[in-house]
Amino acid sequence: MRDLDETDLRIIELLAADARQPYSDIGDDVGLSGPAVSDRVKRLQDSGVLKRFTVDVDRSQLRAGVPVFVRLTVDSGMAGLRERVSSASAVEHLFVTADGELLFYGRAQADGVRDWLADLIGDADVREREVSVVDDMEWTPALGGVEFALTCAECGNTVDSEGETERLGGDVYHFCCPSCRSRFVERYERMEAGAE
Amino acid sequence: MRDLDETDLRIIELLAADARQPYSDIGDDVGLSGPAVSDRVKRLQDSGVLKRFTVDVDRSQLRAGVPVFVRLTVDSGMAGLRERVSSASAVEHLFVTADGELLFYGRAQADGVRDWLADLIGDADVREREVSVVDDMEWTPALGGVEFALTCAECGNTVDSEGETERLGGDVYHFCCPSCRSRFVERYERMEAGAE
DNA sequence: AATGAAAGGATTAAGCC
DNA sequence: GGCTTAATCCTTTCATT
Repeated sequence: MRDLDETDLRIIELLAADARQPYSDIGDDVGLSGPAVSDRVKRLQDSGVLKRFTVDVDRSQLRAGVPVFVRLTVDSGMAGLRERVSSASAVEHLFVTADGELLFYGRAQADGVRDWLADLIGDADVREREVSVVDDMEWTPALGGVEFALTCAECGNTVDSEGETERLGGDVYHFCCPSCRSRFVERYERMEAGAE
Repeated sequence: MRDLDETDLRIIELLAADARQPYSDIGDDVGLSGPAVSDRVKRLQDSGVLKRFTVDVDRSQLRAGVPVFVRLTVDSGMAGLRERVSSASAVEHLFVTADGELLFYGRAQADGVRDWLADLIGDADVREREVSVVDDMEWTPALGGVEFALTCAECGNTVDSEGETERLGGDVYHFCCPSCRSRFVERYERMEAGAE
């Protein structure tokens, strides 16, 4: 894997702010030509860092219903439940925790929250459920500044092309060396076993 | 406000899937010319339905740390806390509930979760806190099919240009008639007063 | 990674329904 | 008012260095 450098990160930042701006404008900002930016974007897409070009929609103007945050404690049937919730078009953000909770944000018809939830839960074994009305919501594609870099998940040092990679719980982590990797994996597994 | 029609919704859907595709391709799909699509996109942006063109980044490849979901029950100081959390670059999703909880998803250094949280909380009065490791996360810009329409938040009927609009908790709702509007507002306020 | 030529989109303006 | 077509301008892509 080729290293990501500051220029790549700046390009991502600019695309996050406006994904449809010309590559030549981005080039002006980072001191590259348009084609050079295009090449980098292609590489970023191939490596999976850039997942997709998309659009941020103010759904409150489009879909009926009250915005709610739902928390379910799931004893069994998580896989199917996750799929049902994920494919529900009223659900926009979804999180699965290591200790078996399914959290999601979506919009429910004001007079049908109970039925809506019952449909989603289906035959999954849900021990606890909690629904809150959401006042305010924010998703931030804008990337921060200085903390944003390809760093070792264990020690924070920069990861270069000699680095290692580990997939844990669906995410990819990078490490600068094998010892950082094994230390991190151990700690992660401990955290997962007995979450705070 | 001009009505949104099926074509607008389809355009949004296509842009959500690939925001950088040519307008003429979108036009082929919806049966319009490129310039017509361009016009509609401009209108959608002006009306605020399309908030921005952006990029979905796999941050797991970029930032160190364990993905965590944090839940804070806040007695006072929510406004400042919300701002601090929102501007933290490691925080990507944030929700504020009507009953004074602040929920967010971000990435913490594995060995510094406590300090990271303490910094974010600052002088806010937080009664309870809970941190969970996140196994799986999904954000869905893809819009569903049939449920996706400009509908009355109360009765589900289509809202036309005669419709009314109400802003509640930072979101905009649409109604087909004044009576739906007042019924919805009442129910919303009840939900907010005593959330489930 | 830059350059320059060729191809392909976007935007504008004029005209139609 | 919203659409289309045609012309212009700009962006992207590709071959070359």
